Amino acid sequence: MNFSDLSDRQRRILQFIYEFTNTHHYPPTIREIGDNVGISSTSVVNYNLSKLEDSDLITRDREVSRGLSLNVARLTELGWLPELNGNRVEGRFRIPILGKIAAGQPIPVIPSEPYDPEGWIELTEGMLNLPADRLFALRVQGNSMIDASVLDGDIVILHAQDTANNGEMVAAWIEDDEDTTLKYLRREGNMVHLMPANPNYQPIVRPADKVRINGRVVSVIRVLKPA
Amino acid sequence: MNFSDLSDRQRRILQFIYEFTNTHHYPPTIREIGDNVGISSTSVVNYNLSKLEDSDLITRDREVSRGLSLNVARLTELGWLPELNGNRVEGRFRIPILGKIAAGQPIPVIPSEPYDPEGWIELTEGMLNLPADRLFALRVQGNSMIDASVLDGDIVILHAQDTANNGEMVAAWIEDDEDTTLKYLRREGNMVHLMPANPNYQPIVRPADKVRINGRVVSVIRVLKPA
DNA sequence: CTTGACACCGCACAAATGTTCGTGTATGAT
DNA sequence: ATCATACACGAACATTTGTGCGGTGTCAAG
Repeated sequence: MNFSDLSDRQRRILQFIYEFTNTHHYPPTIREIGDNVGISSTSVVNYNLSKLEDSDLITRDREVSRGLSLNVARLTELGWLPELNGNRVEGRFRIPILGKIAAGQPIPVIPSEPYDPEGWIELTEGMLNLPADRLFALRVQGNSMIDASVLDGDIVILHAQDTANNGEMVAAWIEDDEDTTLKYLRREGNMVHLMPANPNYQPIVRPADKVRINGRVVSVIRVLKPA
Repeated sequence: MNFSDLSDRQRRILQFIYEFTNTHHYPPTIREIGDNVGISSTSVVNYNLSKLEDSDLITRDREVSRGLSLNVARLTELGWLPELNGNRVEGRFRIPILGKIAAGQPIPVIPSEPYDPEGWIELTEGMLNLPADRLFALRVQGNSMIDASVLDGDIVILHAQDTANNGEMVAAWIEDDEDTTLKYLRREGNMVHLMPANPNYQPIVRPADKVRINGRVVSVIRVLKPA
């Protein structure tokens, strides 16, 4: 069984159930599915739902209104859920770790390996109150970010944006240095001051047009393994 | 508004919606609620649901079968969800933030306010592969841990234990200094070396019997608010 | 005592919703 | 050509399910 075995309609149905459930916190009816997937007949929706149930992708409770749910475990196992939307599952969501951030390296925009098993970090909605669809993560390599109190191996969660307010921590590409770094942003006139989190280090001051913001740092996560 | 304002029935209804939804992946009907909470009349269930909606504890979609959902954010905020089910919800668990860690302060063992609205952090099982029952969290106050690359406001997740291996980061009480600190542990003979994460700072060296380990640091989490 | 708010009960009704059946259209195998 | 199978359509049907209304009992305020 593979997703390619599913008809286009069945994929759309899965997609819709997922989105609807996330929005309403209860599953859709057969008619709601039909209306949104473009199926006029309830029996056709029913037919396709039965197929999906046969493939064990959804669970149905008979004679119960809205009595269906996605089989999240199965879907995840088949690597499909991430395609759906922001990678959200029941109060959790997964953020792709797009690459590494290290001295002298730009941030890659496109993930080289979109479904790298190690390429995700899963957070709860409550931790960051932000929509997941513009979040991405980077793994810090080396100790070049230690002035931002970010260590080798840390994971930095960023919100993709190309501007930021004073006082926010950003990932910025510094043209002259050919370097991406994490710093607090401060604009003064036409200059940009990039301030380290740790006051024992020196700020970087550059003309605004020599600094490109990649995203705002919304979280730093360090997981320590037992020795 | 407080939970004590709710009637016993309303509390049971909340509880039932929660359990039912977790089990079935869709919300219960008015009649299912009535049957399980011991209310014979659908209108009485409806009446109480409206009350709960007024208190903003649930959301209802009118004329929609099973059109209700718990307002998890609100419930969490009021500290109620933990009572429901051992702090564990569908791959997530909550860790109590027992107190603050700052220069000169010991770590409090017992939370003063068990359901402090700000007193929890919710993680996913995947993030730390550890049982939740011996984990606790501390909020860092001040910049006294900056040598461990831990900043003011960071949350430190600890595994409660009174010994640790070389190379592990621990929270330790240093008797002479009357201070709790975060450092990497290294034993050499009868001496304990507490090494900062940032090599620009100095290690602390003490006799082993003057250092008490509170727990092993398993994670550091920093959440940055937009400016 | 009366009144009104509150919580509750049953029941009937209408709307929402799943199920079933008859039918049609391709496509591929026999 | 014939048959089987997968997929689709629409309409009628039966259940599920939310809503509304009349009514009951309690209790405190007027």
